[in-house]
Amino acid sequence: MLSIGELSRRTGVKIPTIRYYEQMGLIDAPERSQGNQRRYTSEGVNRLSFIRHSRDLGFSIENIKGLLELSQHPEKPCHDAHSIAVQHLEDVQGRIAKLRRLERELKRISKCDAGNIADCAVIETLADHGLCETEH
Amino acid sequence: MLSIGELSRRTGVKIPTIRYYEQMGLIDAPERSQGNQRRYTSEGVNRLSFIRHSRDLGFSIENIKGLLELSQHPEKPCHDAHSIAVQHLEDVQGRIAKLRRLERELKRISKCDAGNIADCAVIETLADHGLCETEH
DNA sequence: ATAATGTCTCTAGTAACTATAGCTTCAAGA
DNA sequence: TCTTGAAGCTATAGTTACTAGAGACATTAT
Repeated sequence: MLSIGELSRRTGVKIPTIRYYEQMGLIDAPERSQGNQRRYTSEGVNRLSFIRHSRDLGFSIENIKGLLELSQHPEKPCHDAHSIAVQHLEDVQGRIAKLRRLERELKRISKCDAGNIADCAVIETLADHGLCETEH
Repeated sequence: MLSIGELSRRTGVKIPTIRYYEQMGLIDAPERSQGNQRRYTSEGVNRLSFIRHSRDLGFSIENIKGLLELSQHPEKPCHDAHSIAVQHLEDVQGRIAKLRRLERELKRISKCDAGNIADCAVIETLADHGLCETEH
């Protein structure tokens, strides 16, 4: 049986975050010690690792709830799990495209070596959208 | 003199967001009509465009406050504006790198065509971090 | 036994908005 | 001039995914 601190160390999820996940219904309320402290099993470690990993990949808590539910029913078709993943992939690709446009513009404006604000490309570019190289 | 709705249309910033920016001190409280409605000038359009553009580029409201303050003092050296932009550029590049690793993994796991959850790569991958191709 | 560390609950705060309710004002047509 | 419908007002609360703090209690090591 692991304390919450031990669980935190093993999964890399911070203690308040573990309690938060419990509150949100992502993980079951665990057994308690005589002194009312949470005590986890290795099952708890697995489930929390799953959550941690999914969060790292950017899935929302709602998505993770769905994925966890699916993983609980190995007999079901995995169509839903895929549609969550594919949808997320599209979202990620969109974000990458947006960030790369942004990167190009930031690179451009941060090259400025003017002595004062009056002719500083950073301020100028931000003030006048028309100067942008790309749409956003 | 523009109403808040007109300002919203011209800048692409939603009405509640404009009021929020006023509350946050990003824009000055404008004049009011006799009936207490906000009335903006073209100066207001410029300032809000600057903010909109900066937000699109991902600057935080705190950063924008700094940038706005700098833009108000054209005689100052623009070193600070650059350091904000450069720092932001680094952040953006970090996010891109992370998202691309994520994209690779999502592509991989969403290719799965298993019939049921038991051998579905999405669930399997999420459950076992060790299966990942990349670190995250 | 005692000290140090860990854990408990509860509340409130974070960023950057968004939504709702219930009211008032404005502009245009009859 | 009256009316009606769109637009605007304030204030409050909700969103996401946590994070921080206070003050009390539990566990562990010496």
